[in-house]
Amino acid sequence: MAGTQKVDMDGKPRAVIMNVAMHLFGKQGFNGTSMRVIANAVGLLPGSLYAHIESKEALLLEIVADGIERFLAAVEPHVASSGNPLDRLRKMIIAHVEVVADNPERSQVVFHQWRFLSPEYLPEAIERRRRYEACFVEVIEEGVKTGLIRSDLNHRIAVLSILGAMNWTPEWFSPDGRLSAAEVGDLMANTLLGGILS
Amino acid sequence: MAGTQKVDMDGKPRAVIMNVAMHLFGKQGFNGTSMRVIANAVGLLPGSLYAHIESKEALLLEIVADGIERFLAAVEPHVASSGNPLDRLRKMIIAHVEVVADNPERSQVVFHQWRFLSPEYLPEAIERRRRYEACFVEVIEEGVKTGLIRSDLNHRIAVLSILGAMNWTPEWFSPDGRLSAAEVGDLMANTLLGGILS
DNA sequence: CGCATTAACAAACATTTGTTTATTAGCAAG
DNA sequence: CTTGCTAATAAACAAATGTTTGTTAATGCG
Repeated sequence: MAGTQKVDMDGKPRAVIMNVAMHLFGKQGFNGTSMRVIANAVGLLPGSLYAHIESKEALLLEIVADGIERFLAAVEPHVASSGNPLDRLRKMIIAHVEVVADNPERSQVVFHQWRFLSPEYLPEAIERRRRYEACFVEVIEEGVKTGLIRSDLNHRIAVLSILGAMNWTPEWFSPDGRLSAAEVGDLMANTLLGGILS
Repeated sequence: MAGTQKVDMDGKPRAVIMNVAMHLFGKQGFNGTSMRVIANAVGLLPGSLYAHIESKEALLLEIVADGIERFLAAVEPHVASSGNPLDRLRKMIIAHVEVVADNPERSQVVFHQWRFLSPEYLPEAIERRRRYEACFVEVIEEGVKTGLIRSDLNHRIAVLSILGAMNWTPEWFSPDGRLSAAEVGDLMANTLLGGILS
């Protein structure tokens, strides 16, 4: 009786479908997830999905767009806020990890499955990703100008290292673990900002 | 006439097929790459591939196994070598980036497509990944014991941050860029080991 | 040449893919 | 009760999937 369990359809069924698709896309990938397994997980027949959604790609598009928006919404407020750049950067890292931890599967879709958007929607997704990176570049450069951050290192490499470390978190973070998302984010900030040297 | 160009079949055709599949798997994903597009890229008809390979999954298995082995071969020598842990860790980071840069697509397969191995081969792949992580854990813990590395930070988080930063490199590294792989690795080591504080 | 071997082809295979259609059950409002 | 609407079903669609088959062209060796 595996995989035959229904999902409570309280609330708009479109949201239920989106949610199920999000988890499956995150775990099996977009191309590794058929409409039939989505339907089965929701508790519907394949064709019935199309009463609520337009297409498989529309699902992906909405998940990706909404997902990126959540990261931006969590991080952008700290970019231009008051306080010194270092504290702000720490807050951004924590915020990022919190968004990841809130839903690792969604994060995986945002980080990896956006490639499978059709050329029509790709540029917008890429632009939003660029905007996200720009947030970190901006704060780091401000930190360099104010003398809080080393000026002898390659900023681009530093930003990409930080982003990489953060984007890897859905790969290992467990909501059942000992550390909360905020704690993990704080510890990551310790490593990334202060380094590991004693 | 797009996609009809043949590939020079010098050398064993199996290696050519593997190489083509590796690049496509890395860019489009395992499930996003059909045997037909592989065949077309190689310059063969779909069925002809099976004179040289056993199955699509056999391709993936070999690419993943061989790929992980390259990372291990590059990094493991530094784990138990002489020299202080910090220098060794730096060398490991550089070695890792060099393997990524040598073939970013292969790295993407190693990092992301191993999920699509069948349950039969999954455990071995996971075990090899674990072994790889263990290399970094070992050196870092030695660094802590010898007092070279801060003991006030979470080692696991530190290792995962470093691994995350490194595993993100295939996402942005370009062989045509200004920096060589070794230079990028060195700069990343600066950031990850020393932090960004001034 | 004659013969075995190799590797390619052309064609088909059974399934699975995303999606559409025609139809039916459930239910609220007049 | 009847009407109208929503959302599900059952069934089918064309296309694409990984793979197998029977056959043919090319190659090396006695």
